[in-house]
Amino acid sequence: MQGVLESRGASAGSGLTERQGAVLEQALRLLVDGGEKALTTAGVARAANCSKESLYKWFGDRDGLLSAMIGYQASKVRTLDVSAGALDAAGLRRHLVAFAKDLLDVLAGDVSLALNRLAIGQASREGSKLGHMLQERGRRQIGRRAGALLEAGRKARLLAFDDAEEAYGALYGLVVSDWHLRMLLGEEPGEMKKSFSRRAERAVDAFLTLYGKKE
Amino acid sequence: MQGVLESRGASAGSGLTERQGAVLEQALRLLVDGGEKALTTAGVARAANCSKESLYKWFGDRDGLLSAMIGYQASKVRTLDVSAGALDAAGLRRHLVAFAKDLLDVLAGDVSLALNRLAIGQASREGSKLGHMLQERGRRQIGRRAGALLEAGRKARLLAFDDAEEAYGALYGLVVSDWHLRMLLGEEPGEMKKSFSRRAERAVDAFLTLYGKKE
DNA sequence: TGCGAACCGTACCGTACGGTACTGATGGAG
DNA sequence: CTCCATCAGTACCGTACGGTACGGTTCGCA
Repeated sequence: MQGVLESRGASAGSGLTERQGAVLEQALRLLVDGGEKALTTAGVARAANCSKESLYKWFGDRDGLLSAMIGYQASKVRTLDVSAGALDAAGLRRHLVAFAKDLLDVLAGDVSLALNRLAIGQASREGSKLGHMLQERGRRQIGRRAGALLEAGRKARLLAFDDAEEAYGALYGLVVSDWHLRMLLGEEPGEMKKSFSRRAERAVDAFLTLYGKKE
Repeated sequence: MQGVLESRGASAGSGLTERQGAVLEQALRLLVDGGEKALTTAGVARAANCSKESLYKWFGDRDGLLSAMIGYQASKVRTLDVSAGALDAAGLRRHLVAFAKDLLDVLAGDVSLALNRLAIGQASREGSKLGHMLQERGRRQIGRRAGALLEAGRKARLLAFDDAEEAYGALYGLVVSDWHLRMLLGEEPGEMKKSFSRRAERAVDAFLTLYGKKE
């Protein structure tokens, strides 16, 4: 059905053709630049040089387009796994700091902020799966990387915790605090980004004070 | 101008009459129930039994209405100050736990979530002061209470920290972690609320491990 | 009793959006 | 060459919203 060569490339098995991916790229661009209000079907069609009819054929609905945008963006972000080699204390700290810095960078990204704003705006009315999708594809993903890292630290007798979820929650809170919310509310991230490194190190130090094994 | 008896009552000196406050109450109700999409001028007028013309006369604009809603809600929430009496370790912990629990309760409240969603949704386009207002009236307010509490703890030689802002950030992160974002994204707070007490105590214990003075 | 201000209810207007239908062009398959 | 599917571009429709204008009513005040 519908042609033999679909030339699906960057879609990561999402069932999307290259063309559709390019359209989603333009839609994300529009969303980042102008917010949800700028994300109209006519606008997407114009920006992507496609017809509205094709949009509805491919994504069925405006909500379908939004879901596809989240899925597409999530498929592009791949969480690199921690090298499972033997860890010493300095190596664990280095890995934790790298994780914290990556976390802050991801949360401060244009696309991440725009998609989170979109999902939060849609979260009021019932039946909107956007929030759930973002939660599942975003937090769970990065949570897995953190979980693996923490587990490796425990295996190496460098960390001590009973509930991995609680330890991860503490790490997340120490790293992020209320910065994510402030950026979502529109605070300019320009000045903040420069302090991410120092912030990540401080947070990891505090985390290790809480959960690091005292020799 | 406009009548001698304005009968301003619950407006806390915001220059609002009782009638206007009641209208804002209904507007908040609409926002909580149906999200921003349900917050139409006609809907507010119908719910509050007033005319659209009056709405525009009082608030000038739809954005003016939104700003007035935030200001009105902020004027209702008064942060009770900590009793400045002498603190012992147990008292400090009790105060911190109470603060943490209040913080979680406030963040999980219907109106708070709805207003945060509204401000975040408007944060994309430039010139929207809603995010700034919410930040100023919300976080700054509760941050002052926390700051006073931390300062009292330091005065009593129960806490040790150099940067009060950093200590407050750690406390906030340990208490809230990513729960606020999850609730903003639509996760049902029903199941979470029951664990707030335990969560607050755990977070305060961790905070005291980090910043409590070791005798 | 008459005046005037405020206000409710509603009708109205322009616009913009979601979604659909139609036309014409392209390009591959038989 | 012909047929057929896909798609771009555009016109179109119904609806809903922000904002304005108007008639009717209440109520304080002289």
